[in-house]
Order: sequence, then C-alpha cells, then structure tokens
Amino acid sequence: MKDFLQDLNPQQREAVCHIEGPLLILAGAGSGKTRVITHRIAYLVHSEGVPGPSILAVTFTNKAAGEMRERVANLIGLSDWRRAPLISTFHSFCVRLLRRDGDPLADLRPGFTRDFTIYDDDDQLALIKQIYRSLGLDDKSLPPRSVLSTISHAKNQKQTPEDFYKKAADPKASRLAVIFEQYEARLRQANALDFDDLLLETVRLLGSDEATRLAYNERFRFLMIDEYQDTNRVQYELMRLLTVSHQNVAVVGDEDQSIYGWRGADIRNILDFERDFPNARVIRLEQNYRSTKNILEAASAVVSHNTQRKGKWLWTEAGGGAPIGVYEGWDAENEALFIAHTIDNLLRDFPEDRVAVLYRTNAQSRQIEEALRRYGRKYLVVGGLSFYQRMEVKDAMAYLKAALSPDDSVSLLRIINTPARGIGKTTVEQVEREAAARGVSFWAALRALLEEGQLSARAQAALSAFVKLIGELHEAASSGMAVHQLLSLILERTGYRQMLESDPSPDSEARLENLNELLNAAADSAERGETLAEFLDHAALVSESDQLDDQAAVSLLTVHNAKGLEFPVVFLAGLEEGLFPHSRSRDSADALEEERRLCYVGMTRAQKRLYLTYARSRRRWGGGAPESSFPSRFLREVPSHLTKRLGMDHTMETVDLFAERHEVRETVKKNLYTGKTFNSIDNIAQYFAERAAQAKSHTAPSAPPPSGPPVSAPAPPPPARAAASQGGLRMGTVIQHPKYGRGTVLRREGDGDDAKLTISFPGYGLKKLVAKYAGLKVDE
DNA sequence: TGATTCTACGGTCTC
DNA sequence: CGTAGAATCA
Repeated sequence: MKDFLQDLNPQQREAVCHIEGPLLILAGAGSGKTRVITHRIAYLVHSEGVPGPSILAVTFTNKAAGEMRERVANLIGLSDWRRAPLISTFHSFCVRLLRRDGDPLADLRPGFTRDFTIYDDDDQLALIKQIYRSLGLDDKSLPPRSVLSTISHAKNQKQTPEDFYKKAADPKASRLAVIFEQYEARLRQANALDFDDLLLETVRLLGSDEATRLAYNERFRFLMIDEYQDTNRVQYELMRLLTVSHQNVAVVGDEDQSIYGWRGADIRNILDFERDFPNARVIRLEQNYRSTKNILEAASAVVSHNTQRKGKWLWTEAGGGAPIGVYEGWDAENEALFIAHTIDNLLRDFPEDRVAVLYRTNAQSRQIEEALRRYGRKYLVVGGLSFYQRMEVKDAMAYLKAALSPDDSVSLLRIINTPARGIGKTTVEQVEREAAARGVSFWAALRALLEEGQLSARAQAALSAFVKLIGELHEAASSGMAVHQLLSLILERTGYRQMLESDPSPDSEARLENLNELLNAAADSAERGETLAEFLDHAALVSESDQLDDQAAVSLLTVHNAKGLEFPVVFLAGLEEGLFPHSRSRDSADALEEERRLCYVGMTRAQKRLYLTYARSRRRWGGGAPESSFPSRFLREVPSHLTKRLGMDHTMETVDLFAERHEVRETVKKNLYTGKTFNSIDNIAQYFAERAAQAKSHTAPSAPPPSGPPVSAPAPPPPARAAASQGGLRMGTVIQHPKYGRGTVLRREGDGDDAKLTISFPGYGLKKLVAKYAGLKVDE
C-alpha cells in the first residue's frame, strides 16, 4: 500500500491523520492545503477503511472540485469507482440533493417539485425587470441590480419579505418589500430556484425533515470543506446540519484569503469555529512551498497591515529569488506594453514557464490583450462572456427550459418573440397584467386568455400559434427525446436557425457555429444517458473560472479568479488608488481590508517572479479623457529592499496602442495571432465524462472509464481502428472547420452524419465534433 | 410591429 | 468603449 504520510511535514501529517471530530486547518497560502485534503481522503479510504462514498468534500468552484477529484483518483487509483468519494461544489451538492430527495420540501415550499428550474443571474435580473413592469416602476430610483443584491443578502440572512415590511420606514423601503415579495412569489410560480435558494432550501429541508437529515448524516460520515473562509452563514448551517450526529468535519481555510465578503462570506465562520466546536482540533500550516522568500515576505508585509486576523507568519526554506519588479507606466497602454514586452522576453528565455497577468477588474484585460497581440503572444482570457451567456445560446437554452416547463415565465418571455412572430410589447404586457391579476404563471394566463377569446384577432392568431408551438415542444420534451434531437427540433420548428441563416451580418455565422457547438454538447450529454434537466443544471452551474486551461502560456484573469492557482510568473497590474484598492471600498475599513487580502492573494500566486505595475494616468473608458492616478497604498506597504524599480527597456516598442486600436481590432477579426479561445465546450465534454464515470459507480462498477480522452487534456492520439476507414471523413483526413480552421481527423466513432470525430486543430487542441453539425469541409 | 438609430449610462468580484 | 433601452421611422 502506498504511504500517504510520506512527503508531508509534521503539521500536514497531523492533519491527515486526524480522523474523528471537528478539525480546523489554518492553511497559509502555498502551504499544501489541497495536498492535505487529498491525502486525508486517501488516508481515510486506504488506512482507515472508510468507504469512499461516505466522504464528502466541498469546494467553491467546479474547477477546484475537478482538480481535487483528479488528484484523489491518482492517489487511491481510478480503477474502482465504488470507492470514489463525492467531491462537489456547494451548489452542485445541493442541486443533487434536491433532485434526488427533495420531495419533502413541497411541504415548506408550495408547488415545489424535483424538476425545478434554476435561475441564473441573468434570469433573476429579467425577473426583477418583469416585476418592475408589472408594478409600473421605473428603474432609475432603484436599480434592478442593487435590488437583486439586497434581496440576495436578505435571503442569506434568512430574512423574509415580511421582515422587510415590518422594518420599512420610508416608501422606498416598502417598495423594496413589495418587489421582494413578488420576486419570491414568481419564483414559486415558475417552480424555479435561484442560486441562493439552492442552498437555502436545502438547509430548510434538512432542518425540518429529520429523516432526510439522518439519512445524509449516515451517508456522509466525513465532511471536508475547502476555502472555508469564504463560506457564508447558510453554508455554515448546511455544514452543521450535515454533521449533527457525528461532527466529523474538517475545514480548511485562511482568513487572509477571505475575498468574498461582498457575497456574504462571513469571516466569523472561521474566527468562531473554535467557539462553535469546543473540542475542535486546530492545526496551522505555516510553511510555504510555493514562492520565493522575497515574494512571501512582500505579501506578508502587505497583509500584516490588516487588523482583523488571527495572525500568522509564513516561512519558507526557499531562497530569496529575484527581486520584485515594480514598473510605473505613464499610462495604461504603456503599462500593458511593458507587461507584454517583459512576457515576450521571459518566454524566450524560459519557454516552459506559465505566466499570469492578474487585475482587479475585467475591463483591464483589453489593453493587455492588445499589447500581447502586438507581440504575437498567445494568451487565454478567463472570465468575460462565457459560452452560456451568449445571446443565441441563452435563447436556445430558454427554449429548452420552456419546453421542459412552460411555467418558467422568464424563459418563456425571453423567446416569445424570438424569432419575431408578431407578438409585440403591447400584447405581452396585456398577458402579464392578466397573469398578475389572476396570480398565475404567464403560460397559464396566456392559455386562459386564448380560451376566453378576449384578444384582438391579430394577437389571438399569433399567440395561439405560439401556444401550439410550445405545447408541441413540451410534449417532445416529456416524451424523453434525446436532448440534441429536441434542440435540433427546436431550432427547426421555431425558425431560429432559419432566422440566423437568412441574416447576412457576420455575427450570425458565428452564432450558428455556437449553436452547433451547443448541439455537440447536447449530443454528448445524451450519449451519456443524461436527461434534459441534467443538461440544464450543468449549464447553470458552470462558472467562468472553470475555463482555465493549465497549459496556456499566458493567462489573463481577475485576482478573484486566480484564487487557488499558482504560476511561475505573475504580473499584478493596475495597482492604483481607486482601482486596487477599488474606489467602492474607500469609505469602509472592512472593505479596504478585503482589498488588501485580495492583493495578498494576488501576490502569493507567484512562484518565482512577481511584477507589480501601475500607470500614472488611465482613461476610464475608451474615448474619455485620461485621468491621472496615484500608486496604490499597497505598493508602499511592500518593503523597498525587496523591490527593484524597472524602467523602459530600449528594445521596447513605444507605439501608440490607442491610435492603432482600429487596426488591432481588424486583426482580431481575422483571427491572425490571437490565442484567445473560448473552450467551454471542452469543459462540458470533460464534465460529462466525469459525470458518466460517477454514474457508472452505481451501475457497472467494473466498467472501464469513459472512452476517449477528455478533449481539453493533452492526450496521445488514439489508436488506429479499422472502422475508421469507412465513410468520407476517415482518420488522417485534413479538414477545414469554419472556426478552428484546418485540422486533422484523429478518430471517428459511429457512421455517416452521426459520426463523432476527434479532430486536432493546431492552436486549439483536440475537439470532439459531431459530423452533422460541425460544418466540416474536406481540405484538398 | 419590427428594424434601425440614438442616447445615456456604467464599471468589482461569483455559484 | 460597449450595451441596453428609448426614440424614431418604415
């Protein structure tokens, strides 16, 4: 048997060997936190004989969960899926629980059924806007976004609309209460849960239904929570409920890395753990294995200016390393060029190093992208618009959601007139008013109105055609038709595909490609035996940081997205007052401390080299006048003996990026040297591969892992197969893809149009495509 | 109604 | 600058 305690320091070993009872691991940055969690799981399974499925490990992102799953699999061996522990995000875990065992919730939440839909924040926003319309509110005085965050906060504090009514002192506050109440009512009407509800309702269910609670305590005898400092109060309660009968809970966190206060992360959860669990064991991991001494000292010096901390001092055996580079650009373009230039030089000397450029706000990425393009360096932007947020993809998903449950008013309204079918604003508003008056869903009101024949002839005709269409799709969805077939049917029957095909604008071509990619994903999902609901769940739960590709040489991402990651070289850009720390935190000491922690997180991502950059002037948006800015206070907090001021290198280009912006943009369109990829499809494929593997643990435990390598992982070319020679696209054929360009067919599964092809595209990696949808041409 | 143009306004961070 | 919603025209 493998010795899971080897290569661990005494504190890590102590944490790994702790078996029963509460455990708090205070793990500094780079102290081997993930290592401890994964080794502890392996140790429990192999040395303590704990069945894998009795262990639940919870993380915040799918990315972290996936990585952990992989590392655990490497430790305990992939061969036997029955022994796999459940490693999941909070939200996925709750969805899973509610889908499987959520029935008792119907007592607490009238109308709830297990096939609820999930509203993501675009859906939530749409819902708020619907409410505004029905109440005749304008969104000037109460911006929908801020209302949404107020509601979310309230829900996480377990406040109800009634609480709002009670304490409402002015008209604005009582209006807020009305909106809140309406919001909740409409969610229920649509049998929809928002992200907060996923957690909240799970907590309510476990709190009130003893049988379910006991069953889950029994099922998961060991609970582990990663990034514990970022849990909110509801997640905390979930933890308590899942461990009432055994208290076998190990949490790992670092108060210096708590950066989600704005979404309800409650630092008390970590500061009070010892009080809530008096018998808790506390272990500190203070040896850092990641960074050089200079980097570690600089980061520690910055964060030591905070008052709200338990206090610890990380140490390392590593040498000092390179000094920390500090660069002052005269404007943001110059800063970006410096970064690109330095990266270019570094990668020439150390081609193996991965580089990350971290920034406070997503908007900063553009200039850096443009500078990198000038140097012809490939990069990957993490964040920004994700695949599932694109208009056409959202539309298609809305059709799927509406087909699954027409009562989902947000989805129904999204697509009621897309493509245009003569149902205008006036008609929609009429139906909305009716729905509000009768207290029913939009769909119900629509059908009632049609039956009563109270509409104008024109509206009547348009709406009844629409009702017929949705009815038909609903029937198709209920018949258990495979997801990609249903989607295909939708695109044809609704005329959506036609609409795009007849649109001459260049985006519509890209949109069609995206829909084809979605079809591919759906086909994959169907092949794994997933239901429509499962497909939709996944789409709602994937997040932006899940796109991160470890192999990319240069990654651009926000500091928030960088949590939990490490890179040999890190640039922390835009260290200016008002940007980092962000202006929004100016008047709150707590918020400022959070900014400082964020800075600490950013700095400690670096292994070998760290650069801190800022600009003396920056334009807030495109055409506006440049505004002068001042170096961030965090820069002053870095001891000067650790830093080295860098100047312009004479080989650095001094072009005016702003002036040639137009040209650069044209280049992007031609896709000449951008390395930007939206590889969410890869993640979808990978996700489904993992899901399939997990599902097999219940049915056919000895089955081999899913065929075919996950597309995003670097994989050796699959072995040649005889079947691959039939049909037009055989192995080795060079083809042309509308988006990825020229590629080579490596593998083929199935025949004819339904064949699935694994194709290698230089610059994009391996893609798995369904021949029918991919739009491939044989390259002569 | 639907398509097009115009204007105003915003800009952390996320499951 | 980019987008969403308003205003305007067909």
